[in-house]
Amino acid sequence: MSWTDERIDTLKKMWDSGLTATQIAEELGGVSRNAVIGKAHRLGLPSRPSPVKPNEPKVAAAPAEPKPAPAPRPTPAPSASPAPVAAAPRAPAPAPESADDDDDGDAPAPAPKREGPVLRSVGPGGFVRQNPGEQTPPIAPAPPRRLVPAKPSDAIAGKTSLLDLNDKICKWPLGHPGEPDFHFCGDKVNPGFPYCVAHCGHAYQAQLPRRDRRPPPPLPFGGPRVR
DNA sequence: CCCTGATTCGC
DNA sequence: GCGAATCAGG
Repeated sequence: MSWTDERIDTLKKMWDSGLTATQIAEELGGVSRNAVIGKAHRLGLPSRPSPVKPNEPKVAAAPAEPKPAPAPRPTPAPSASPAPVAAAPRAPAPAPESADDDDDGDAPAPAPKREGPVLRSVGPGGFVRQNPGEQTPPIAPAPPRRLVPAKPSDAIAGKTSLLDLNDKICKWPLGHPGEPDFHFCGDKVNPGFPYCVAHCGHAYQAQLPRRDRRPPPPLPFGGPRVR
């Protein structure tokens, strides 16, 4: 299998949307994850959180925080735990707006302009994200693992498919990759962010003072796959 | 062990 | 340029 233009394009978009090399390889077919990674590097695609990537020592003027204070996120352990999630209060796909938000009315807008404790937010994968002001430009949303069908689906006629992704549209995933209805939000992005304004509201939430906020954070791809 | 991405190096 | 082999962290 050769790297056609389309395949490269798909690779770029999947890489950019945060899918793992393995997933990309499975989706493309005919290539190994090594091939995907190798190609990604040759294409100059941005590195992504790698287990083998030390923190690049910045020169100066960077108020590096030695202890970023681990965000208090109850990891739902997405992998290998299909059983007990029967009636788990999972958040459905990222809702369009309001209602489900526990916020006291304040806008969860991505406006990191406070002192005090560093505001943290989570991406679709439950990733702790850094604010635009801090370092770390390209952290992609956490992908689910494993694509099962990995089949091209045309059931997503009017939806925003992987191939429709670009820098201008919201990459907020809806559904599960590999499933027929998987697609992306597709709205116009909030300039400077990978998501539209509405989804930025979900992706970038200020760390509220652990008081009233029972509702679980937005879960990836509409929640863990139940199988 | 499993997973991940990074890198190397023969092709 | 390609990607298997290898490395290395989680």
